[in-house]
Amino acid sequence: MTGRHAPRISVRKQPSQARSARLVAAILDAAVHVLAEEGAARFTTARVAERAGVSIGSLYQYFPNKAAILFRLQTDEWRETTGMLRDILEDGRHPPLQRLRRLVHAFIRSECAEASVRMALSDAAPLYRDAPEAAGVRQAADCIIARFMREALPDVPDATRDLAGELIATTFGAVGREFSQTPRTDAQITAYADAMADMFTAYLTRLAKETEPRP
Amino acid sequence: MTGRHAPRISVRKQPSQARSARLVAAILDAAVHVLAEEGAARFTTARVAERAGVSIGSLYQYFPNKAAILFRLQTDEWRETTGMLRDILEDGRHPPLQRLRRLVHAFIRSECAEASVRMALSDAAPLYRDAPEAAGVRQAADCIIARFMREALPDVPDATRDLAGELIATTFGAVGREFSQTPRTDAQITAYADAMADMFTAYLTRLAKETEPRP
DNA sequence: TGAAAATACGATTAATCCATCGCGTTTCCT
DNA sequence: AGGAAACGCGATGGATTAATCGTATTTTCA
Repeated sequence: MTGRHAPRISVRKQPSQARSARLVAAILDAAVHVLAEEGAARFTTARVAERAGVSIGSLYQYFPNKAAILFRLQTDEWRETTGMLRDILEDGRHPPLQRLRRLVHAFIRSECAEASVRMALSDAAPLYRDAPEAAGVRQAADCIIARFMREALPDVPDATRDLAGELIATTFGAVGREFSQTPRTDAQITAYADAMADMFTAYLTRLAKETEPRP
Repeated sequence: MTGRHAPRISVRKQPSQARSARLVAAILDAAVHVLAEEGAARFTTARVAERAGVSIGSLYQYFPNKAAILFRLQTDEWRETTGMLRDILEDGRHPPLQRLRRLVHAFIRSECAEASVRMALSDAAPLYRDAPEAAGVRQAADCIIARFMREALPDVPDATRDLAGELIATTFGAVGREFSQTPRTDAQITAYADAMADMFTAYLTRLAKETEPRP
């Protein structure tokens, strides 16, 4: 799981006919279900194929190995999250801190909504995280966050602001994952997201004030 | 890895003679090295036994299964961390927020010091985290943090304070783990820890102010 | 000292799983 | 139609691994 060998995770073949596109979709769908219902340890190519109603041979025509399936799921999820990030953080109708609060709520909520899949997917992370393709996946998200930070803290020095951005981004991901590991009620989720947003707000507000004291 | 079966992880036999105590120590030591050098995926009972210079049969006399070894390592580490938590947070010579800052630095630093072991151990978490014994491990730490929060925020309502405590504790662990996944220089570690402490400080200060506005 | 208890050993078993390969079937295109 | 390409199949090979069990060795203690 250390990925000492940096497995190649490219697509083996592009589905060109309609039936093979359906087949790939069925595999991905089955993969999600197997992860959610059986966990990362019992996530096997054979089980995925069976759940998808597809032969194991067909599975390997479109995915070079097991890790590729997991990587694909993770990538799709990241794309979705990045979309949410952009939609909320770049919505000019609200002030920055209010957007950040909305984002925290939306993110925590989505994280908890499919908790079992996410947990299994992160359990399986060692299988796909060292793939060479994995490096650039978070690029887009980092970029959006950096832009947001520049808007929210225009007068703060770059170094400080970048560090704050990294801290907030990391906190998002890591805490969200951790939090969703235990089942929560809707009220708990809301309260927790509010607390997290409060923390970010207090932090960013103070950074802004320290840089630009009232004249 | 979902632990559907909640494996029993108690000790199979207590080493009573000196040689068996040495044997157990050798196994634990070897386990750390195997984790650090080979990663969680290549962490096998056979490899651990070989590295320890002990037969596989002997290993199984003192550990009922592979997970038990990992659980033991995790438990030992938690005990250590809890000690650090107590030492720093209950040191009455400094004001609360200063203690918290010191703790953040110490924790991040220790997390980065043995990054490879910690990472491998958390990769292997699915194997031991569902053990029935795992539930109470964090108990002591939670208790210390709760006491600290009462001291730092004496006038804040319980619900708010508890939530803040949980948030900070979770942020600690999750962000520390995430941060240590990529190698860092000493300067980076210090800067990051400072930023994290700043965030906590801003948050707690604001909570205190909101509750007790100047009369 | 000598027997019983504790300890140490490692070949072996049983299970699991990833991935391939050769062959049959369907679709496409002219 | 009919050949070619794409697709689909699943038995099977090859490899790994967790854990056991019968036996040999060492320690204890009466």
